[in-house]
Amino acid sequence: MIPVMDAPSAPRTARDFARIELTRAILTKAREQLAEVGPGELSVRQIARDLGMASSAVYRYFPSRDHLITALLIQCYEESAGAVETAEAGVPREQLRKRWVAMANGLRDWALANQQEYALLYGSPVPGYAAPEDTVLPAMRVPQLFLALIADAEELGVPLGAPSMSVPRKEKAALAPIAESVGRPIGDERLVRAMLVWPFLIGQLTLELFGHLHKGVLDYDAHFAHLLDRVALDLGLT
Amino acid sequence: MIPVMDAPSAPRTARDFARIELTRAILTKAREQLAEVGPGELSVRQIARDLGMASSAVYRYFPSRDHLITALLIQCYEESAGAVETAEAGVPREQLRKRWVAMANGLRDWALANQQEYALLYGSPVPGYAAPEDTVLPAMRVPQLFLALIADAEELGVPLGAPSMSVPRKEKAALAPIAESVGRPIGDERLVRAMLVWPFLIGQLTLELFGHLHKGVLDYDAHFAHLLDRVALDLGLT
DNA sequence: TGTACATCAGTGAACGCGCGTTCACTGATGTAC
DNA sequence: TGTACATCAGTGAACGCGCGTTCACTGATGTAC
Repeated sequence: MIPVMDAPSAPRTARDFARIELTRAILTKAREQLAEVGPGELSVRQIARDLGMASSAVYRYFPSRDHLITALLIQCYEESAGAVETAEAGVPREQLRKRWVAMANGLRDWALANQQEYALLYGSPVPGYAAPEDTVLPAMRVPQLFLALIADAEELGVPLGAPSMSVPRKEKAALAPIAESVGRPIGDERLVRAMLVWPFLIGQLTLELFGHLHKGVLDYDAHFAHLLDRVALDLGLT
Repeated sequence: MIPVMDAPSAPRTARDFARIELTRAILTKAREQLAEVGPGELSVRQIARDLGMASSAVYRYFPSRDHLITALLIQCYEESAGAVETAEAGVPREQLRKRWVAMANGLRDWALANQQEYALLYGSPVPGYAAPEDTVLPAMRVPQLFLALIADAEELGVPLGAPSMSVPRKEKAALAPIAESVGRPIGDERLVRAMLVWPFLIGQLTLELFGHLHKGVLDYDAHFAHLLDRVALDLGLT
């Protein structure tokens, strides 16, 4: 399905090798372009121009612009998840608060360093583009990492900090796929708390990156750091 | 600065009248187009075509496409704020929880009914467009309404539900402009809580509207309703 | 190892479409005397 | 009230640019005998 993966897994001939190299080169140039122009303005012709090849040649590697965008989407989802993983790798599993702060900052740092890529993932849908199923799994990786952190808190027996209330049947049913995706038992209340954290993170990054805190918040770093402390408190992470 | 307001406040001649009418007609058609194509695809030529006039004629009313987008931005900010106000108008001021739920649902309902407009306001920035200062005040209206609600809770002496922690000096300083914008005294802790609510709301709507809850959450309405209850609890709204 | 054929990469022109903005011009509306 | 002039709305052509995708073709690489 994904063009990148059409190539044989191991290059046997010079052609196979060149194909893999050029596919990578096209994707790389596409990423470079993304840093300047935004997902909707991605241009197959411009990429070809930058690589010094005919625009039609690109179609030997990606059957359409949409396939290119799909490849970029997947790459960015993976990359951001990698950034979060790297960030948490430096912290022992049981130091929940530190891990949370590291992970959230990992995501934010990646977003700040890759603003158009963030917009591609979490901003407005690209006009005329419908994401295929291939992107679903990669898209889940980052939220799954945060879910895992919260599930770890449950395993370690850490109580939630925020006030509790019962979770209605309807809501339990609505969250069934997510509850299952965690892969281990997690309490309803804690799961719902996790479902508050994810929109908070995306909302905060969206507001910051898209300029909505402009002239309202004077120190983005300090503010983000303090909000993380608050959320940690609510989640009972210490 | 805003073209719409260049017209004399009261139409004195047939020309003035026609100018006001056509300016409105252009904006209306732009809004209609926005429902179909997304902010980046807004086309001056298409608007002119729809109105049966030469594309160059539009420039008598809006000096550039950017001015048109600015007018749309302002209109949408005002409209969404109006939706929130209308929603809370039906609830007595002291019924804080009900007001909160009504306001949040008011915003969500507007967003669901005006998805491209939501993307214009809170999605990726429009490529090549830089929002002028004119948009800053209208952009503050919706968050200000939620701030006012939370300030009301303080006035009514309602305690916060979530666990408390001290607000560092740095963070106080960072939030100074917002604290001042409330127009009445508000405690630091409560202000910070408010600063958690806004990203949560935008994040939740962004995730829902841009398809990130697809196949994860099965009942968007029930889920949103429950999250609102949680946030109300944290804010101490009853 | 050498030849004949098949496969594939890459080219360059073309199709058919879009866009924002400018400009010289016409004809209608408004204004001052 | 009527005329002369100024103002402005709207036109249609043009400028200069962009895009995704297709297609017939060439020449190089790979494969089977």
